[in-house]
Amino acid sequence: MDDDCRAAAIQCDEALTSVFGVLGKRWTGLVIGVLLERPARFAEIARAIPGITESMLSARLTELKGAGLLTREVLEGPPIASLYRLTPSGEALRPALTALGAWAQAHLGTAG
Amino acid sequence: MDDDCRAAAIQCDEALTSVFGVLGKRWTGLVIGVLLERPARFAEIARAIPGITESMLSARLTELKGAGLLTREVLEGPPIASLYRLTPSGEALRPALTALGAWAQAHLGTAG
DNA sequence: CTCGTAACTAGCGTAATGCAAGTTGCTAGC
DNA sequence: GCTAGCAACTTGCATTACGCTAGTTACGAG
Repeated sequence: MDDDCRAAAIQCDEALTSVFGVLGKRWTGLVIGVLLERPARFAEIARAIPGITESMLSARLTELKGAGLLTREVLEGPPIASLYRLTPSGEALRPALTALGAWAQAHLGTAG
Repeated sequence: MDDDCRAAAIQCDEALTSVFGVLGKRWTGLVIGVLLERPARFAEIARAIPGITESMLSARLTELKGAGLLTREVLEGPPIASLYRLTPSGEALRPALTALGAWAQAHLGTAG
């Protein structure tokens, strides 16, 4: 009925759908943004992101580890510690997140 | 106390924080992705995004309009219709979303 | 007047989030 | 040996966001 009598129906981009299956949840993008600066420990990430709770951070880290975007290394020192580090896949998000940050500074009144 | 005895504390990027205040909610990125293809009407957007409900779409469009990323034009034809169109700010997200899409195809098994 | 489409809005249940504590392992103080 | 404190999580409950089903207004067809 609607095959050609009107403009072709818009299709949602599959790639975007999968990206936002990950990034379209609260805190996920921020966690990756923090780890793009350098690998960090649990408490460091928590302190770097104002407002996030430990339970949310734990959940997000687990999800991102499951998605293969980061790894968790347990440092075996006397004080137990864990280090979260982006995988190459996670690192590959850097240009995209940089572009988003630049956009925010230009269009969301975040510039200094 | 911890100013220089260890690596400087990581700070969450303000720009990223504001971006994900908008994009870090379900469907928001997809709606923008659809409108990047061309301006569209309410029902077109709804059909383009499998799984979204009309109430969510309505809420997201209102938010994005409030954020200045899109405008709503009421077409005054006999059949009432509304057209949603990205503003220049919204259009400026194109390179960032393109980068995200490319990343997904390379790292999330979305490629065909 | 009934059916169908378009564009929303309203009400209610469920899943995701936010908040505060609790747990385990080691260090510091007395 | 005891309390106190940090690190890294986990658990339980309340709030919020989200998903689903209907309901509303307006127009064209039959």
